[in-house]
Amino acid sequence: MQKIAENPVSSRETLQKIAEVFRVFSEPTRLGILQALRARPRSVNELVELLDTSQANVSKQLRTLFDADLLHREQRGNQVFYSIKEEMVYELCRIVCDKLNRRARADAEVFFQI
Amino acid sequence: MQKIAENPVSSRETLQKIAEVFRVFSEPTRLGILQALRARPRSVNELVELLDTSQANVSKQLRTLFDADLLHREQRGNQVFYSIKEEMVYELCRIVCDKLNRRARADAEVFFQI
DNA sequence: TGACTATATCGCCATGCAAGAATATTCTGG
DNA sequence: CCAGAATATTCTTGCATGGCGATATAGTCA
Repeated sequence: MQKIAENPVSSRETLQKIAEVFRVFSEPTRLGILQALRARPRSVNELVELLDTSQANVSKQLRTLFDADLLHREQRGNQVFYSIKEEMVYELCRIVCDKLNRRARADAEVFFQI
Repeated sequence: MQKIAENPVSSRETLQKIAEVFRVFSEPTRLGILQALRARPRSVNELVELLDTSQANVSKQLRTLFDADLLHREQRGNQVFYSIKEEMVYELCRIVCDKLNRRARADAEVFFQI
């Protein structure tokens, strides 16, 4: 009878692919872009104004997000509008924020000895 | 009448905190540890055997995960057992895997012209 | 075509971090 | 206390990447 390996760990390549998705989210500027796009599609310049960083950097981070298949890209005239392609973006961020809020509340309870 | 800023972007510090959580997940070794712990708590040595990396590296990644408040730590004799503290770990990974699978399927459909 | 605007890319620097080797620490049994 | 096992830490190296300035590319309008 064949022994069934119990819960083997995924291959390095699979783990790497998953890790790469998370890596895209692991940067404040990119998270700011995603948040700014929640309201509506925005041009690169709009994002530059909202995010307090250089246009070059916004373009670069947009490319990272786009390559990760998280954004749509639409050219209108000489402007380019980006928008969210994957709604799961917000699901991920919501889960993390919930966790941070829970942790902050727990910390507060300890601190104030509630 | 005061103008309401529409969907302002969070402060850099807030975005940074969220980004740090994602960064913890952005590394194959750490994801492998989380996956290995899904079955049950495991000692450091068990994890070393499952993950094909050095003991020093496993300890280091465990510390990162522990500091991120994702793991429990329990000492038994001279062994230390780690286990998952936050079930949201699996929710996050499931969402990302779903996305990767959907993308892979979409790629296949294009490739094979289904 | 030429000027202007919007976006993308390139080269560079500084920082952060994964990983290994060596060592330190902690615990157990004798 | 000592030896050995299990785990943690320190130090170093190499690489990836965020950010900026400068520049290139693309699109619009006169």
